[in-house]
Parts: sequence; C-alpha cells; structure tokens
Amino acid sequence: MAELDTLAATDSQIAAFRGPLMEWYDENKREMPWRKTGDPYRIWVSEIMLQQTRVDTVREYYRRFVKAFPTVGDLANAEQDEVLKLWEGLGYYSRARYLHDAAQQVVREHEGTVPRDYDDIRDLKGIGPYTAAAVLSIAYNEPHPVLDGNVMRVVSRVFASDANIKKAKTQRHFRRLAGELLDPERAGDFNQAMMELGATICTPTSPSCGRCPVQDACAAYAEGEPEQYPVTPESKPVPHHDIAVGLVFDDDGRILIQRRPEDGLLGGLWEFPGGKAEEGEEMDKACIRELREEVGIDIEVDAPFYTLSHAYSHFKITLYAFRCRLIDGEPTSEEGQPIRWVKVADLDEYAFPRANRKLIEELERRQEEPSLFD
DNA sequence: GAACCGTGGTG
DNA sequence: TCACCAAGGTT
Repeated sequence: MAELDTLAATDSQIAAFRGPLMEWYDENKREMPWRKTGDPYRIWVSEIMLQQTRVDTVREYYRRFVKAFPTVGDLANAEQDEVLKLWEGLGYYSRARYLHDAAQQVVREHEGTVPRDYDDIRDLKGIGPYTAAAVLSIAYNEPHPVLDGNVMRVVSRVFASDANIKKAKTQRHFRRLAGELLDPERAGDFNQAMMELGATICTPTSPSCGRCPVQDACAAYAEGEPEQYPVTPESKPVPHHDIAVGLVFDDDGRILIQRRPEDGLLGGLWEFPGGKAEEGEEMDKACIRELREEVGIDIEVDAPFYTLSHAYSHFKITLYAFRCRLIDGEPTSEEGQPIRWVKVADLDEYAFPRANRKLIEELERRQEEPSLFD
C-alpha cells in the first residue's frame, strides 16, 4: 500500500483517465436544470442545495427557488421566512439561512456579482472548499478540483488508497490527486464528470466497472475488489429521545405554534411547542411541564393525538403529540422564539420540520372527517 | 479534531 | 427493518 505523501498520478494514468472520462461525460451526462444556465448565482444555488442531498431531490426545489428568486438581488431582498418556506423539507436549514445572508453580502460587497476569486467566494457563509471549487469551475471554468463524496470514492479506487477518508490529511492528498487528474481546459465539465461517474458507475456497492470509461486507469479494478474502497471508520451508536408536544387550541379553534431559535437544530422553523421527556417521566406530564416552561401556560391534556418516529442527522426520536386546551396564562414569546395562534388552514404558510408536517397532515385529515376527532 | 446539522432512497 | 449515506459546512 502506497503512502499518501508519495502517491501521485503518473503520466500514463492521466492519459488513461482524462480523455476517456471527458468523452464518457460528453456522451452520458444527465440533464439537470442547473446545467441549462451559465448564471453563477443559479449554479451557486444548485451547489448549496446539492450539499449532502441527491440530485433527484434537488430538482424541484431548485426550480421553485430560482423562480421565486431569479437574481441575487431578489434573494437578498427576501424575508427569511419566505426563504425557509421554499427550503421546507430539504433539510440542513442553515444552508438556507447562510445562502440568504451571503446573497446580501454579495450585493453589499461585490455589486451583486458572485466572486470569481477563491478567497472572496470562500468568505461567503455556507461556501466551503467543495462549493467554492464547484462554483468557480462550473460558472467560470477556473481550474479548481472539487472533492465531494463521489470524487473521494473515485480517487480512493483509482489509486487503491486505504487511507481513512474522514481524515483531513487524506482529503488534502485526495484533493491534490484530483487536481493532478483535472483537465485544466474544461475544469467545470471535468469536475461534474468525476461526480457523475461516482454517482452512476463508481457507486459505493457493486460498482459497474464493466461500463467504466477509466477502468484501465484504476488500481482498485486491477486488484479485483474495488468495493473495499474507500475506507471509512465505524460509526457510533445513535441516541434516542422521547419528545412530547402539545396541539394547544384556543376557544376560536386556532392552534399555538412557536418559532425555533435561529441557531441549532431546525433553526428558524416553526413548530408545535414541546420538548424532551425526562427519564421515567409520563409523556402527558412531560407535555404539561414543557408547555409551562417553554411558553408559560397551564394546559390540560384532552387526549393523545398521534405518535410517530423520526430520524434526524445524529439522533432519533419518538414524538408523542397531545390535543390540549389552554387552562390558564397567556403564552409568552421568549427571546427569538415568537409564538402565534394560527388557523389550521393557515399552517401551510409556515415552514415546519418534517415531523411536524406529519402532524399537520393528520390534523387536516381529521378536520375533513370530524368523526375521527374522538 | 470532532460534534453538530435533515431528509429520503436503498439494500 | 434499519444502517448507510448523499454534489459538505460551521463551530
């Protein structure tokens, strides 16, 4: 096994890689909405949405987003609530907040033009090494190699490197190797070709080496077991929490919602108030306690409403929702966490997390069938 | 360096 | 069913 520091692309390897990859890409590239434009702003939007998110998931979100905000200026002038509503369901909501902030920064500091300089674009919130290289290469054809999960897998196989891809040192060398393979004349196409190869041919399990255009340049293929690359460390156990939330109705049939703090999990989204149950605590008691602590009201639990399981990025929950009535107190808006009474029909105007959306769907279902509302 | 940050598809 | 993981970035 070669050491990372001595690993390098040979001339023959580059020759067997660059040309065949580009030919394959020209013949096989998939159609994507953001490939119909040369607008650096739209390419930027697409790359933010594509972070840790599949192409097929992004397509529709992208279309709606650039229709609502055709230019950097339009996005900069938008309200955060409007941006988050368009991001609802896509996940990693800090991406939307950062993109919104960065658009205002581009208007303020760059006259509304996406920077072409690496350090300048890296200064924008939400743009790291990958996105900077992606936008610069695709929008401006600047020769920066991208290193995403696909490229990491391709590089680890081409060079048969068993280095841990979670380590910064490994990524530094893999980025260098990707740069050695890069076609400097067609940087944007080359980067997209690398990612598309990883997504469609050089897949994590059972790669299609028989259809691979760079088979002859691949050391892992020569070894016979490309699936053993890349090497990743074993994952840790995922924690589980029980969550109690209250569907609190007032006398007019409106329901109480609260916006989450800007930072952290689901930041800036609206939700039904509630929180984590304590060890051994009954869920209805947890609901009463949380509503007292979070919004300063006394409520009575009418009935269990719905229970669901949900997985977040690094923990899992079981969510217990209860139908509640306001007994005493006026809901108080904590700092940065405004509350609002909303008609069920108007809940669609707000951005909610998925788990809450499931509750809303159930609410709407039972409103159409009042008999289901015990 | 490592924890944190969503969601849906996949085998 | 459930662990894995996808065009990563921030703190």
